[in-house]
Amino acid sequence: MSKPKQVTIVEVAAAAGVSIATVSNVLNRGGIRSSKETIRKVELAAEQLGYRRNTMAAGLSRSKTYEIGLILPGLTNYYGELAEHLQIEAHNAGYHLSVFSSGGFDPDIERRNLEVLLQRRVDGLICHGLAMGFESTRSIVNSGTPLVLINGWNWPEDIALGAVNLGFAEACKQSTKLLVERGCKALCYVGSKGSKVIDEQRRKGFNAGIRQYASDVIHEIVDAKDLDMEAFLSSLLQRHAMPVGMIAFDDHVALRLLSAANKLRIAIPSQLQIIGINNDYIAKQSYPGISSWDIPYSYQAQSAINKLLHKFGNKAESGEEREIEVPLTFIERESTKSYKTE
Amino acid sequence: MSKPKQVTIVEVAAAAGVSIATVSNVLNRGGIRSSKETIRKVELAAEQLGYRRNTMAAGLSRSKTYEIGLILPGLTNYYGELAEHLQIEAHNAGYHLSVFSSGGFDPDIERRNLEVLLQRRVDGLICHGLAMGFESTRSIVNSGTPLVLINGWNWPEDIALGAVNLGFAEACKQSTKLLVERGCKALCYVGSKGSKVIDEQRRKGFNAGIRQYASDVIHEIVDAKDLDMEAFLSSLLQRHAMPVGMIAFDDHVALRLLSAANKLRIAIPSQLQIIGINNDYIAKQSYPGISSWDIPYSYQAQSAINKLLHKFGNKAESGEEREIEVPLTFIERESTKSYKTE
DNA sequence: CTGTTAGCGCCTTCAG
DNA sequence: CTGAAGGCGCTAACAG
Repeated sequence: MSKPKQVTIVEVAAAAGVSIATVSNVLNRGGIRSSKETIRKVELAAEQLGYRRNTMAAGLSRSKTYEIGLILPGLTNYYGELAEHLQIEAHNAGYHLSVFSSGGFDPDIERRNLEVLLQRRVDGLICHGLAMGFESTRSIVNSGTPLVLINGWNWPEDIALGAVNLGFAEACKQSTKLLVERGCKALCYVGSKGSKVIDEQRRKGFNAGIRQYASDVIHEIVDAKDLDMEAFLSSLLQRHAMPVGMIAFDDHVALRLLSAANKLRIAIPSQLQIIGINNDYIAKQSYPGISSWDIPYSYQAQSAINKLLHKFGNKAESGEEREIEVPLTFIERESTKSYKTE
Repeated sequence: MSKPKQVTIVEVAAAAGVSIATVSNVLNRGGIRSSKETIRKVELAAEQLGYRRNTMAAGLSRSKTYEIGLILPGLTNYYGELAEHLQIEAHNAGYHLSVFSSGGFDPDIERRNLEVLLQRRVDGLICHGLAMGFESTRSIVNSGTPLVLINGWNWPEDIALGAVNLGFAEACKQSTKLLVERGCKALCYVGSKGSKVIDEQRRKGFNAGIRQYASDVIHEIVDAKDLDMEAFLSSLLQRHAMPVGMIAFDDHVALRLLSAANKLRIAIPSQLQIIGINNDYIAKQSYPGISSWDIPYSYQAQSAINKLLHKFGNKAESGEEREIEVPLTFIERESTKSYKTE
């Protein structure tokens, strides 16, 4: 119950009556070039002594850690889900994923996290839409550690290997189209400026959609932060012809809108229609259900990990495009579609 | 942009014109016992060469990693939040937190994760209500790595240093009392058997509450999994006198109940009252708001980390009780209280 | 104050 | 097929 010495290959070697080289070979290379008999002896000894390979020593020795660093703005909701998938993919590829949260989009914490990861000599990095600037990032990562971005648009090639981006812009664009088709007379995007780039993409898509599908429709853009949903909604419905279509930054914002609407007895979807993003648990379980864009987590995670593996030279697979655009899929629910029953 | 050699203290030493020992001393011990001048020279050289300490080498050398392993059933919602707080606390104490998800309560993945962490020679472990049995855990952790549990009740002393547990039982017990006081004529706990121990604690508290505060009140226990909320609710309200009080496993389950109730036009709280647990974003933002029990994340995280630090002999602080019970605080909202306005 | 010298535990040629 | 030996980068006595 104390933590003195763990057993090492030296002891295993002694117990098995072979050299440490042989032990190393048997235990970490499937015993290629070792007799059946030797293998058995070594494995037995290792088992009995409770040998456990020391990752640090191994890593130091071969200067390869089989560790991938991940930096996210947080660990809840979307981020947590993504982290889980990345972890699974990393594991399947024989890598360990070290997860870090920067507590929001704080450049300082980000830098600190990066530093720690690099000190650990991770083989690669996956970061979510870094808040740090190009220069700042470059000066830190130029050490040669491959970096793949998640939701990072237009990063210079000398900094990042590439990026795997969710098609937020396209989703928002299609959302405007859809809302117009559903008869909306006015459109509104409720964003979240605090989320930097990913909010930017949504705005971009929203604006593009307006231009292409609803140039004559009244529209506006507001920020969810500190927004009094009830006051906002009632004012909105007074000012515009109904139904009004809203695109929310994510399902959380959508829920706030929905709740305010319910409270004000605003009819959904006849007076107000809402589309969220993420297809969270919330979207499915709220009443009425919120139409939302589903995220292909596994695919996104795989793409990111594969980009890294490709660079490592392990798996084949082509690394083709630098920026991979991952499309979201629309899940329609009652917030935009008349109830089936009733 | 390749990943050949990183600069080492040897090179820094050469550049600064001192020995590697001095470099090591300056760079990793605040330069105690080194002249101002030497310190400056070394720091300068290190800076210019872009030196970055190799964690593995350092860890290997002093057989201390300053790394703490964390194993959770997942990374979303409560778990993600907890992970973030633990990470912050760990960092403040100078430790790195390695987060792992076992994808639910899967004993096999858990074991694998534990194994990886031990191979990394983490200084300590924090695990959430392990799904593995005592024996299984003991055989893996007996290596001497201190283990602290989160929501782990009655674990043998020779396996775990202690535990930091949320007061789910008490919360559920108090919930029954409260619902009775609010006039509920029947009570129901909607649990989630898949969540093992934490569901168990809730049941225990619910039953205790029934015995003590509502022995004469009709009550039942059901499982949220695969439950048709609408059918269940309407049947429930037909069978029992209203209002019926419900205690949900967590706010997610509470939201499902609430949505079903809204759909069936069941009046809240006059016909149905709901209490959730976790005080998620959902509870605050749904309509009507869901009364819920708030979790003191920071406190919980601090307690867990402190237990470990205490064992490490770093910080003073007393390690007094083995099992710390962290009380939840009730946040009342409209799901149990008549609306203020209207 | 600063330099020398052993390791830490494992991997990896290179001989036998 | 197996053993011997030299690192990997850093730390920690122990001398100067």
